[in-house]
Amino acid sequence: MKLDLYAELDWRGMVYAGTEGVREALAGAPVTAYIGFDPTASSLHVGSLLPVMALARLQRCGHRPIAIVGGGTGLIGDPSGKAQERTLLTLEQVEANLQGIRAQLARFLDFESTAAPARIVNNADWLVGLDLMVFLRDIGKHFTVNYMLAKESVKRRLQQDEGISFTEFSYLMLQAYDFLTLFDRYGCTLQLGGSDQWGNITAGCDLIRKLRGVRAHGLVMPLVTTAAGVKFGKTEAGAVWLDEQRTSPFRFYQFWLNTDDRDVIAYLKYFTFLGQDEIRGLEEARAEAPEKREAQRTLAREVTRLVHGDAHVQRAEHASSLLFGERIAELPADEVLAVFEDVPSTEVSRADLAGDGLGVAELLVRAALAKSRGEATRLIKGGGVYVNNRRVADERAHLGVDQAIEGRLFLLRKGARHLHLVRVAE
RNA sequence: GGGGAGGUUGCGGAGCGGUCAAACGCAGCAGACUGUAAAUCUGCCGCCCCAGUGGCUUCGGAGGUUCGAAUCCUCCCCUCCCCA
Repeated sequence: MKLDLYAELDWRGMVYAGTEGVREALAGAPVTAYIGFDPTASSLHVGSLLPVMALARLQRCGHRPIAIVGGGTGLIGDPSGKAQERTLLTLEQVEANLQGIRAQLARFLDFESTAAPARIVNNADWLVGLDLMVFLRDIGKHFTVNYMLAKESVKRRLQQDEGISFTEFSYLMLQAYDFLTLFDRYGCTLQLGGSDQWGNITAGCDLIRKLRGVRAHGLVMPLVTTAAGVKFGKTEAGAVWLDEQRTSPFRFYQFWLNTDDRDVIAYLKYFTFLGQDEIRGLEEARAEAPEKREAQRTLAREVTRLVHGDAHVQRAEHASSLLFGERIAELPADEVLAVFEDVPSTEVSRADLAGDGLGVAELLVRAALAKSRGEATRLIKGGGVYVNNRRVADERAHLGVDQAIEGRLFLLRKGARHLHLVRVAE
């Protein structure tokens, strides 16, 4: 049986606004819908996870999802939500990034399904060869400058000193043209996006109505917020990526585990496929025993599984359970290595550890846990450094081979959750 | 082409001849309290070391004036706004 997509998105809090009649449109025959993804990096980050999940849910409800990677528009830059003019990408960069994103989307979308296969398209296919005269005549004619100036994204930029370039100003028309093209090629009648995309999306709906006489729809999702007021998906190390080369599965898992109590239920709805009953159960668990953080654990497990798979979940959970115990020094080195496989590591030579040994401060710098020796020293003085889970009391402490786990390994930790493995090379 | 504003340590933003490694806010890091949460409080937040009323390199770039320059002068580079 087919699930009602609108209802599904609605109870999950994923509907911020929609054009009139979207709900009815989704209740009828399967529709083809699309979302655009930013090609500025070769990996998606958790900030893109909400739209990704929207496409996945869409497909599960029997509709046809299209992910459009903005190879063409990526050359331009969307002014929405951006205070400053963006740097432009080259065609080659965009192409490389596109390949990475394509692979990640494949974890969420079924491209093989015969009933409702997902699709990935690159709008560079139709935008790059676009003839300016033809575009201005056929498309530009349907936009008044007044209409474009009235768009929020443009208005904001006009009020600022730097202004907005004609290039970015044109973005709206291009995105509308994308929608029109997808309508023509695949019968796509719905566009989803973040709430900042509203103006661009409705422009596309208007264009399709004018040129094809068909009513297309738009549905936008809320901005993911954090209760603490920090930008979602950012940590001290920068963005949290889906690519395990950029953000290890262990850190990825930890990112979700550290979710604020006030956000965790909303995130479970956004980012997992758990149903209403399960989530309600977790909500009660959180209310009764917040210190157990069962909701956070579930969230971390589910999202990590979706992105990295079961094996990584188990490793991350095991590593997390060992994170704070002093027993770690008693474990076999091989086990520690296996558990913390994802953690960044550095090698030191036996010679470094000979004699007086290697200074902990020096090691912190080599492991990039501190930027300078001065900073490392301050950290140790402040009690923020641990070797094999024991706090280092003396900022001049040195390590010798005899203190390494089985003579092969140190686990260096800064604060609660910055881990680094130090391997002793033969 | 003309006129104006401006480039300061991640960001914002003070400073306008010594007391400036440079106020303040934000962000960040660590500690305490906790539940790997929040809030709060404390410390740190250019680099080096033998850690000190220590050394070194910074305020778009290059020169210069001066005992002394982020602060004054000259030239150059860059950004933004307005007019043409």
